Formats: sequence, C-alpha cells, structure tokens
Amino acid sequence: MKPVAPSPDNDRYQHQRQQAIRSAASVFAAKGFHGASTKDIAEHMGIKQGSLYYYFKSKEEALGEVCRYGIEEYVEHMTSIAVSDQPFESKLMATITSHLTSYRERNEALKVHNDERLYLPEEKRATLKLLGSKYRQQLEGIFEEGVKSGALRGSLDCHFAAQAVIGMCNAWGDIIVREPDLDLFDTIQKCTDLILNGFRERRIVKR
Amino acid sequence: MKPVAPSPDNDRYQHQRQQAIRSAASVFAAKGFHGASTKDIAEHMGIKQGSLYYYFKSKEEALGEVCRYGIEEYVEHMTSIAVSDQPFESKLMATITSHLTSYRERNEALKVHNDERLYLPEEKRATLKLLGSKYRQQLEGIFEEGVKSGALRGSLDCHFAAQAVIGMCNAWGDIIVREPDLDLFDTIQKCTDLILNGFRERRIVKR
DNA sequence: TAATAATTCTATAGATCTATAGAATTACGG
DNA sequence: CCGTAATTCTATAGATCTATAGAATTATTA
Repeated sequence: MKPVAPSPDNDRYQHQRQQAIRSAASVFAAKGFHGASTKDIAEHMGIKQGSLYYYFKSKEEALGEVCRYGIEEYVEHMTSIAVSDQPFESKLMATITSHLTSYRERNEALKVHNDERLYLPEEKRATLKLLGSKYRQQLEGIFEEGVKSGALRGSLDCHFAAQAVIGMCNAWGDIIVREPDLDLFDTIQKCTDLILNGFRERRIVKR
Repeated sequence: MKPVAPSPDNDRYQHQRQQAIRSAASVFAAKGFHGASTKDIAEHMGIKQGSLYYYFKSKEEALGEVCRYGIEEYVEHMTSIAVSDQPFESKLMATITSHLTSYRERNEALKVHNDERLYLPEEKRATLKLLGSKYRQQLEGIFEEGVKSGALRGSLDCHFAAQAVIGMCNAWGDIIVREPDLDLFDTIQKCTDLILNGFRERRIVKR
C-alpha cells in the first residue's frame, strides 16, 4: 500500500523526487502546464503515470516545486553577485551573463517559473513573489550603487531599470532557447552596452 | 443540419465569427490555449459549446485565427509608422507607444500570439512567422535610417536592436497588464530614453 | 404567410486525463 | 536468507473535453 504521508526521508527518495522535478520542468517547459500530462512527465523519467503520485500529491504540486526550484537557484546566484566585491559594471554584466547562461544551459525550471506560475493557486504564487521581489530588489540595489558611485545618472529610476533588465533578459532567454546557434557572449555584451550606453551616437568632444 | 462548408458569406456570420475570435482571444489570454475549453469560449460569447463549431472547425483553428488577427493588426500599425515622414526618434517612440498602448488597451490577441502560437502546427506557425519577420524588419529599417542620419552609432547591430526593442516591449506589456496603475506614458518615455541613451552618466564637457 | 436557409441547441460518442487503491516487485537490515 | 519497508506497477473510477449529428429555433425571402 501507498504510505499515507509518502515522504520517506532517505537519499533515494530525495534523489528520485529531484529527478521527478527535473522531468516535470522539462515537460512543462516544452508543452506548458495544461498541455503536459502526468503521463508525459512519468515517461520522461522512465516510470508509469500512476507512480508519479508517490512523489507528488498532485500535478499542481509538481508545478509548484518546479517553479520554486527554478527561482530559488536563481536568487541564490543573484545574491552572490550582489554581495560580491566588484565594481558596478562588472556586477551588471555578471547579472546578464548569469541570466542568459542559465537559459542556454539547462534551466527549464526558470522558464516554467516565468511562463506558468500564474496557474498556481494564489497562496503559492505569493511565496514565489517574495523570492522574485528579492531578486529584483537586489538588482535595484546594484543600480543604486551605480548611481552613488557616479557611474550612472543621478536621475535614474532604479526600479524601472531593474524591471527593464529582467524583462530584456527574459526576452533574450526565449530567443536563445529557440536559436541554439546564437552567439551568447556577443549577445551579453550587446545587452550590457545597450543598458549602459544606449544606441545613440556619442559626439566626440574636445576638452 | 449543419452545412458541409459552414461559411455563409453574409454580414451576420462574419460579425459573429469576429465575436468568436474576440472571445477566444480573451479566454486564451487568461487561461492559455490548453487551459481554456471550448465551453469557456462559448460561454464568454453567450452561446453553447457545440455552437462554437459553426464558426470554427476546431479549437486549434480558433487559436490560429486569434494569432493572425493579433499580429496582422499589429503589423499594419507598424507599417504606417515605418512609412511615415517623421524623424528617427519620433518613429522609435511611436513604435514603443503603439506596442505598449496595444497591450494596455485591448489587444489580448497580441498576447495570445506571443505566448501561445507555438502550439499551432508547423504550417500555420510558418505563416505567422512571415508576418512577425515583416514587423521586425520594418523596425530594423527604422534603426538603419537612424544610423544613416547619424542619430545612431555606425557600429549598431540593427538586427540586435530590433529584437531587443521588441523583447523589451513585450516584457513591459506583461507588466502593464498585471499592474493597471502603472503610468503608461512615463514608461514609454523611460523605455525610449533607455534605448537611446542608456543609464550611464554622461559627462558634461566644455567645448 | 409559406417555404427555405441560417443559426443555435441538445445529446452524446469517444478520447483523454487526474488521482487513488491495492497488488507486485525491489531494496534493505538483521 | 527472511521479514519488513520502500518503490513501482496495473487497473480503474470519475471527471473532464473535443467534435459531431440531428433536432429545434430563428431569420429571410418570395
């Protein structure tokens, strides 16, 4: 019989559950939450549909875990950049690099978090929102530093800046996933340059 | 009995079909293609589930129509900006304004095009891709003008620029939909300013 | 108004899909 | 190697959901 509370506290269970989360991430990323079936997820990890419920009590719980996993890992990385001892411009580039690399490399969970979290119940969404806000606030903090150090204009709206950068990174993330040949480093540099300098011609002035 | 080819060529049919497309857009935008049922769409337009098939031969056809409607209207607007006789900076701002206003005002179809078109069969996606490319190329053209006129740097990668702007607008579009209180005009100005000038402090130089 | 055409409805076949129960199998501690 | 616990499987109830057929209703036209 299936245990009432099927959460054995051993390594194997934890490891398999992690696999299940990864499979769910992969399938949700490809087909969307409602377009993916529990059968798809189970097949992806090589077990039968019913067995999946040994690891999740519902499909929705699986989505919740994927989203949490995606954003948590991500916030961690952001934190390590924020607290590091680099000048502003390095931090900005590190942020963009982290974000885009994450998309290219593996992080299907982040994509799922961005695209599918709205299908979670209010309560879980609130938890995720906290994590997302933390991320944005750290980026805001980086911009504030930049303003203080004089690298950025004093008039800068740091809240706007952070949202714009996150939005742009997510947009490029989608493109990066669709076009595997795109030069990642080139894109990172151009994004950083855009954010710092914009596209306008800079007049060369004699001093 | 239901006609074999149910496409009566009269005004009423066309009008109701348009209503159906709008309802589908609204429901797909809220719940996603797979999360929305034909019952939802039918209820939204005040008819019964089965009756919807008088206007679409499948749910997928409805999605196709919504996407086409969303992007077509959009490309038209972009075209009118592109061929107009304004200086580069006005065209850029008009583009951003058009894009963001469209999100705020009504254009659920555009959101559906952006988020759900990947669930269409390859063939229909290809048609839409042409329209999307047309849109992007027109924006690229505007940037090329800007370079030629000396307003933008000669080193600018116009393809990158166009994708970055579209991506940023879509990202802000999502935010705008979620946060109805956001000041649209302020956001438009800040986006334009970001794209032109970036965030970096501009040194004041004596000449 | 009568006849025809267009539109909508009801009912349902058939194909999912989620979640659960209990049996079968596998791993593990002694 | 035996007994217990953990894991996976099979089978299925019950709830969808899409698409179709044909009846009922409404509009149109002569």
